[in-house]
Amino acid sequence: MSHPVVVRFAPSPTGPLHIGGVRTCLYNYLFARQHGGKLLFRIEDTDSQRFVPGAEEYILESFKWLGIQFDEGVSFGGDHGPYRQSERRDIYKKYVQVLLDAGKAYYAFDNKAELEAARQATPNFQYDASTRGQMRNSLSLGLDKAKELIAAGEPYVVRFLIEPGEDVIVNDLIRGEVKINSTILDDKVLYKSADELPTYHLANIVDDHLMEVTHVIRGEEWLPSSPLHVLLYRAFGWEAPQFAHLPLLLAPEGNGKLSKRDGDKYGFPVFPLEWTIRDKETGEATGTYSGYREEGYLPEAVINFLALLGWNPGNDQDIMTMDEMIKLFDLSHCSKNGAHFDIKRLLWFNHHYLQECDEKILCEALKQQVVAHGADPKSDAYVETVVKLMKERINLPKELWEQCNFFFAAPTEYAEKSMKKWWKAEAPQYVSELCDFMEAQDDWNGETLEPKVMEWIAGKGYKTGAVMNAFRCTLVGEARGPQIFAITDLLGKEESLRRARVAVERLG
RNA sequence: GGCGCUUUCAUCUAGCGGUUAGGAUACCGGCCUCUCACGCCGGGUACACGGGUUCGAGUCCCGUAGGCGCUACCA
Repeated sequence: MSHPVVVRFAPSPTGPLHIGGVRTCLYNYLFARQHGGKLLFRIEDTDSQRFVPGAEEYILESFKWLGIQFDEGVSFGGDHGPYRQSERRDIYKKYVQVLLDAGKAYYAFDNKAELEAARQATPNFQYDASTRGQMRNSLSLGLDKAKELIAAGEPYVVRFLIEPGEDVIVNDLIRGEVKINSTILDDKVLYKSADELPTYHLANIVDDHLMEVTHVIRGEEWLPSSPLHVLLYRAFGWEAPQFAHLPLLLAPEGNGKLSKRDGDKYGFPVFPLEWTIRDKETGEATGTYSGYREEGYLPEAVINFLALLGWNPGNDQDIMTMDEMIKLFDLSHCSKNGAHFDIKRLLWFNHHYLQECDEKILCEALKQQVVAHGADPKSDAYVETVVKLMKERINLPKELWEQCNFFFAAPTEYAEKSMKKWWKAEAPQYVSELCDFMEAQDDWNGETLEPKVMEWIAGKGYKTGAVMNAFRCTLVGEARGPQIFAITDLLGKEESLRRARVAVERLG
């Protein structure tokens, strides 16, 4: 390849960016960086009907959060602009005319009702060589008549003239040769006079050519239309880019690609950021889709997880930085089959990255949760100590409170299961005696207190587990939590002993 | 229905003619231990099916079945 690598991510702004789109863009990014090439960002808003305000900003913000940078495109600038297709009308018009003049496209006037009627009349109706003669177009009507109609203001579309009977070969970097016969292709609409905009297919080919895109890395849903794209490049006399069609992201169980509904169904986000759903007419907020960012997932975890959903580095490594992925990425190591989304695995990645992330993130999260539960966070230092002690047992920051609540509020109830196991008949006695012993100690410090307590337990002939766990239950409310003297250190002498004595009184 | 892609543990996957079919997550068990978690160690579970080709097939070919996608004046 003598040309510098240029790839692009080209979403249409019809709503929040799907997590599958994130992965597609990630692969484009990794590929571009590895080859020292460019990644461009184009907005494919050729469907004026489906435009959703805020979607473009949302997409940009998502990638900013994820750490994926573009080199050129909408909001980034560059020499091939504009990068929003709705601003390129004149360009498409010109190229549609080129096809028309070359006899490779034609005008068609069939309206919605007529097309519908044709579909009703003929099973598996397709607008192609076998049917176009019966339809209202410049081929059946004659060019003069067509021009007349256009001059009279009749709405029209431009269709691509497809010659039947040819095996069109698409060379896919992931799948190898894919062969589709042109007979099964229909004369795709390339342009509609109603909004003076092209459809995806035309705009896509024109833009990729003009923007000097060398590799088209996109979702598998485009594979069936890639022969059409090959034919379009040929009609223009342009060299087609290399194609790579990525497998789809599937729902966790069984069938279908991952959809926004699956988010509600399985209880995890399918969008990078939270999105407010608005009524199309009134703009009124009617609900939200949850986002990975707001749910407390770290971008590194999301990226790492997504990268491995359909690609593998060729070794056994699974924790990777972006730089490592850039080094190792390889389209030939992309799998061909769809990947079921496994949130448990993402959770594991998140746990991993949470251990090495800036603790301030967790401190802030915990502080908010403490306040939200009407408790006192005490001090930043206190919160930080708790976080250091507890972070290894969470997958998401929001689990902090349930793990750490006893550091901020005395137990109000005692878990039945723990009580059954550890609050035996002798428990009140153990705890009372332990309290008396600890009360008498001047130095309330885990490091010095622990050996003294252990010695005391041994001297009494008690079982360590029986005493310590009974004591733990009085402090925590159940048998869980970090090392017990770490808890008494933080709680302090007064509060620790108070909890113990309250429990003895309440539990008897 | 038509066309295309696809098929290795529950899930993500390694494998590119000869392997005890490997790793990760999840699950189970053990160790550590005052509990929980982390960590460490161990365990079970997979080549969709049927034909070929070959001395030999998870690996190549052909069928069948399943899964997915596309089949718009959407992308």
